[in-house]
Amino acid sequence: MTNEISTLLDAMNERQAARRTSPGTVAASAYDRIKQDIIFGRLKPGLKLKLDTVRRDYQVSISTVRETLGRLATEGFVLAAEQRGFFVTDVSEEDLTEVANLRILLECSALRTSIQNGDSQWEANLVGAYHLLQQAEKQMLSNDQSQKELWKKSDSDFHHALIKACQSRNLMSLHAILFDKYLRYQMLILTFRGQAAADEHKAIFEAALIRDADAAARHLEAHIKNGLIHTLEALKAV
Amino acid sequence: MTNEISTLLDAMNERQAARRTSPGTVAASAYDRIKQDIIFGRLKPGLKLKLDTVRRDYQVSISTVRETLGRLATEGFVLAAEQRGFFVTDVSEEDLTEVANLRILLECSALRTSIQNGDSQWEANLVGAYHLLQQAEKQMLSNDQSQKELWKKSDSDFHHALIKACQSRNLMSLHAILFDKYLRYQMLILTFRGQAAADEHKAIFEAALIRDADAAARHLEAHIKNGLIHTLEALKAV
DNA sequence: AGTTAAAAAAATATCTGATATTTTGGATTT
DNA sequence: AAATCCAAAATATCAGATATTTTTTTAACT
Repeated sequence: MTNEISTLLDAMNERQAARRTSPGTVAASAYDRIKQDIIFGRLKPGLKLKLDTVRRDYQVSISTVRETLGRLATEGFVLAAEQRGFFVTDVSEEDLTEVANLRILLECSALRTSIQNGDSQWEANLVGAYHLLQQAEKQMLSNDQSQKELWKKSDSDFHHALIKACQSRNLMSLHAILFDKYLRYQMLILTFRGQAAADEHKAIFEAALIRDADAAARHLEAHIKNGLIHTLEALKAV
Repeated sequence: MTNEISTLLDAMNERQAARRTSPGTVAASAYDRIKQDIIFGRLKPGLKLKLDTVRRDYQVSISTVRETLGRLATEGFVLAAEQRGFFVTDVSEEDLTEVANLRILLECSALRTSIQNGDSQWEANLVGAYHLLQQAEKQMLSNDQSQKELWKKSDSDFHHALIKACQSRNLMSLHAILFDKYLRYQMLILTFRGQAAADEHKAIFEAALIRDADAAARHLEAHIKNGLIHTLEALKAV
């Protein structure tokens, strides 16, 4: 085999490798991986994201790195400082408070609409999501905290299922970003709120099922507020 | 002068030209220009944005085009269809309704906080913004509709001034995007709501100044709802 | 004539390498 | 200790090459 061809094959394998983690384009995969690394704290707040370093670490070209970081900057996970490069967005108590309050505003409103409009398909999906959440919570409570990412995924899925029938794509996509930002803070502090959070989830779930929008929204607001207090507390210690 | 040098100078001039419209990087300028062109309807909904065409029209490289369109896609002004390129986001009655409802939700909440927290600097800024808005409205009402962009700018500034003291950067930046999306629909229909809108602005302004949060929020909600009805009506005709 | 299949053309996604500017980090000097 | 200046590093941008995909055109068949 000539040198040229083996080089070419290497390039193809690398591309395949970059694509492996998630389907779609190389850029989409890099986007997912970097975003997850920020959310789960593997890329620390404030860290400078040098183009060349990122290129090496994620095995993509500079152009793709720029495209990806620019996109993450628009969503707020990365800070793009003109002429000075990219940084992982900093965390602060103020920012966390803002995000939590926005979540309350958007998620409670969406929940009300969802409860009003949700059909039996919505219900079924919600029941399923709650079931998985319960299992994950049980596991976490029994001190098997090995699968934190899985637990957080089920939490995210549950909240998403609650508002799925709100009939506003715009609201859903804003909420998804907010949820991820909030999630990042939770991952940062590494502590589990335990039974209290599980109880709150139960209350929200049951109120949603009997279509009591006021109660559901009330429980949801309390849930987020309690989470905020807990996270703020733990954040100070960090 | 040798050929190489003159070519080089040409390139520099072009770069300068691209930068002229707004300060900052070439990419930032391209972003601004394309976004304005979408909002003001010079790039029609659904239009395919071929990379090469955009590159020619805005005098930037393909990489920069991709970076820019990707960012606009994240904000929702452009649709990025994997492997099939970029398109100007379509308009629809559902989308407009969603955007208007989100504006009500976010802007009314922000207005309440703003009224609660605003200091005299906030008041002063608001008075100034309202003054400019009044002038622009007077001009529009007297059938001198030559400066539509200016009028819209003063409208935007006024709404921005209202919520400036809400103490949430996150909320403000989400609101800014929503406002631009809403603005796009208004530009699309090309009709002016006139005295009614001016009256509503006045009511919001006065309620805000006397710190009557409930009244201000009520007027603001009515203002957006009326605008929505008017815009939906006109949109059907398009 | 209308549908399907194959071939050609166009467009996207990605990478490499080059250049011009800016920013940054030291060294030197005051 | 502060200010200044220079070299090295990093960013911003562009052009051109290649591989894949999508779209369009042409050809073939029923």
